[in-house]
Amino acid sequence: MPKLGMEPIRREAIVRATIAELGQSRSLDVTVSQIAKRAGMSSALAHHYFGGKDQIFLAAMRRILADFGAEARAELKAAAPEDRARAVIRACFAPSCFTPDVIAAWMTFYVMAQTNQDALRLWQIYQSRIRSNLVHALKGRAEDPRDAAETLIALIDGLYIRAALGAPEQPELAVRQATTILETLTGRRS
Amino acid sequence: MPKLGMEPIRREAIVRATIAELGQSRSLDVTVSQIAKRAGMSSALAHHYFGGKDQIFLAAMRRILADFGAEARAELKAAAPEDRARAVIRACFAPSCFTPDVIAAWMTFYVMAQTNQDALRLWQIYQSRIRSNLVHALKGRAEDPRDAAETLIALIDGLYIRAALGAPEQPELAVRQATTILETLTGRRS
DNA sequence: GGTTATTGATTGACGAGTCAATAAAAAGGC
DNA sequence: GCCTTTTTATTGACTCGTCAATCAATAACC
Repeated sequence: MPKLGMEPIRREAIVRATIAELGQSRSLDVTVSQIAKRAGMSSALAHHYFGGKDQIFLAAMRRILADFGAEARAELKAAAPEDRARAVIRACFAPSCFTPDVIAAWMTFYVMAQTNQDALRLWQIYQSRIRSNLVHALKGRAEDPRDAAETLIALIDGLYIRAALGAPEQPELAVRQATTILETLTGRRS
Repeated sequence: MPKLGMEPIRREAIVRATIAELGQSRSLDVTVSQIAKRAGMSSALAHHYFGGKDQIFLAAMRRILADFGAEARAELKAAAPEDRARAVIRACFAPSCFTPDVIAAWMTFYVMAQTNQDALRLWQIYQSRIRSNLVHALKGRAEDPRDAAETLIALIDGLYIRAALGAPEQPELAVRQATTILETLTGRRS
C-alpha cells in the first residue's frame, strides 16, 4: 500500500532509528537491518533511499551536527555579549545534544572520522564553527583567545568521552567543569 | 619446525601487531588474520594462544595501559614534590604513549569499553590510578583537588581525541595546553 | 503505462572459530 | 644410546554465520 511522498518521512525515520540504534548498541557494529527494523521498514528500502550504509551514518551525523548548531544559535542569540562563551558551553550539554544516545553516536563518529573522509570533513566543519564562536566570544577576555578556545574544545570532547563511558554524568556537572575552566581562562579566579 | 617455549614470543608478537594494525587501519574492523599475518603466523595460532579476538584486543589494551603506568611511575619518581602533577601530564604525552598507533588504538578501546565489560574495567582501573596520582599531586595546591584532577583527566582525554583526528599534533603542544590549565587550576596565573 | 513505494529472496564476500593433520622436541622406559 | 609416547607448535582447509547490496516482483498511484 504505497503512499506517495514517503521519501522524506522514510529518511527521517531512518536517521532517527540510526541514532537510537547506535546509542543503544553502543558500537559501530549496527546492521542496516537493525536500523531498518527499528524504523519500521525493510533493509532494502533503506538501501533504496540512502544508497548504502555509509550514507546512512553520515546522514545521522549531519543531523546531530545540525541539532547542535541549532542549539548553539539559539543560546548565542539569547546571550548577553559577555555571556557568549558560556552560551556555547551550555549548548554543548543541552538536553538535545547530551542524551546518552547522542553521546554514544558521537563516539562512533569519532571512530568513523578516522577513516571516512566525509565524516572527517563534517567533524572539521563542526569544529571550526564552534572554535570561531568561542574565539569570538573570548576576544578581549582571555589572554590568547585562540589558545583558550582550543583548550575548551578539547575539554568538552573529553567530557563527552567520559559521559560515554562513565556513569550517566549529569549535564550540570559537565557544564560546571567547563565553566570553571572558562572562568580561570578569562582571568576570573573564583 | 616448532621450537619450544614459543608462547611468550608469539603472544608478544601478537600484541605488538595488534597495536600496529589498529593504529594503521584506524578502526576496530581489524581481522585476526590481518594481525596474525603482521605477526608472522597463521590466524589459527593466534586463536590457539589467545582463545579469541576479544582477548587479543584486551591483551593489547593491557599492554598500552602497562606502558603508560611505567612511564608515569618513572616520571613521578624523578619529579620534585611540587612537580608531580606536571609529571603525570608529561607521562601522558611521552613518546611511548603518544604515538599515532597508540592513540588510534586508544580510540578503539574507548569504543570497546562501551560494550565490553572487561575493557571497561581496565579503563576504570587506569582512570582511578591516574586520578589518585593527580589528586595526591594537587593536594594543597588546588582549591578542590578532586575536581581539578577530574577536569585535567577530561582535558587529557580530549587532547587524545584531537590528536587522533587532527593533524599530527605535537606532544609539546598538548603538554603546553594541559600545563596551562594545570597552572590556572593551581592558582598560578601566567 | 509510467512512476513511486516496497519487500522477500538471493547473492557474494568476508571473517571468527574449529579441527584434523604434521612435525619437532622432550620424557620415559629399557 | 635407541624406541615409544606424550607434549608443544603450527597450519591449511573447512564450517558456519552474518551482512551489505542487488533484483525481480508486487502493488498503489497518476
